Amino acid sequence: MKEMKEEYMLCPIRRVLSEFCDKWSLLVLYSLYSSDNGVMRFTELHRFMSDCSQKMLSATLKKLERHNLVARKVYAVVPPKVEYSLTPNGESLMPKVIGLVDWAQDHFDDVVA
Amino acid sequence: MKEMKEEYMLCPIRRVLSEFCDKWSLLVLYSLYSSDNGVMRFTELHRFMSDCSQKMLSATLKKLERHNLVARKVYAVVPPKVEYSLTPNGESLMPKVIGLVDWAQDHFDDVVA
DNA sequence: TGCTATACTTACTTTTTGGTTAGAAATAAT
DNA sequence: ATTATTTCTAACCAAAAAGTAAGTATAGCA
Repeated sequence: MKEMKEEYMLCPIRRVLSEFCDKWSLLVLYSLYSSDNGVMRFTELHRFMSDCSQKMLSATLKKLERHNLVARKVYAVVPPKVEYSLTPNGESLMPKVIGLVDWAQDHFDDVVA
Repeated sequence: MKEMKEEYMLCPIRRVLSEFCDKWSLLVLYSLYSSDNGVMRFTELHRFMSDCSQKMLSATLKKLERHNLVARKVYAVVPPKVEYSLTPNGESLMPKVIGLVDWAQDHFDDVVA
């Protein structure tokens, strides 16, 4: 059928995928990607994905930042202002994510039926 | 930036993605995809992804079957013989999965660093 | 007689994930 | 003086996911 690339699905790949195959990461990435200027503040994100708790949004953003998919810019003002955006690394992932999202949209009936 | 397709990430998409964005589904799909003839038996799959318990492999296969991504063919013999393969629906998903897998391989250092 | 093979299931326990609520900290506006 | 704003964190608890170990069924083989 297709050639076997066994090493593909050994640990390294799974380790990478596990960093954003969770409940909220893809939604964060997609939100940033589709925002007007590519930048969103915490509360703005939270309004956009309001069924995510602050705790989980915060944790998800931290994880994405730790793995170099999202950048965090803090302004020394009161009240606090923090801006989130995609890193170049995150940007490079987005076409793949969009591929999945488009597929999911096209195949909703096949999968959920 | 990019045009906003808000409806994308509302429930339907997430519902579809959640069916295979879990710990084992992508690995099952990829295993079937990259097998010699597109068909694998239970124990064969289990050998291929041996850090997955039988319980989880069984549950994952059931879920994928329920969502029309994997087909299951039972032979009425003893000892039992069951063959798993991708459905056309599952096949259509694979280019997207491969996209992710390739990205993960290329960006391992960026993400895991 | 007992062992092997296959494809699971069941019961039980542990680990991980995620939700809820409250609150901190500092300033500006009322 | 009080309230609003923003970006979180901490403590606590519930639910979901996943691991472990054992068992089931049937036929063929030694």
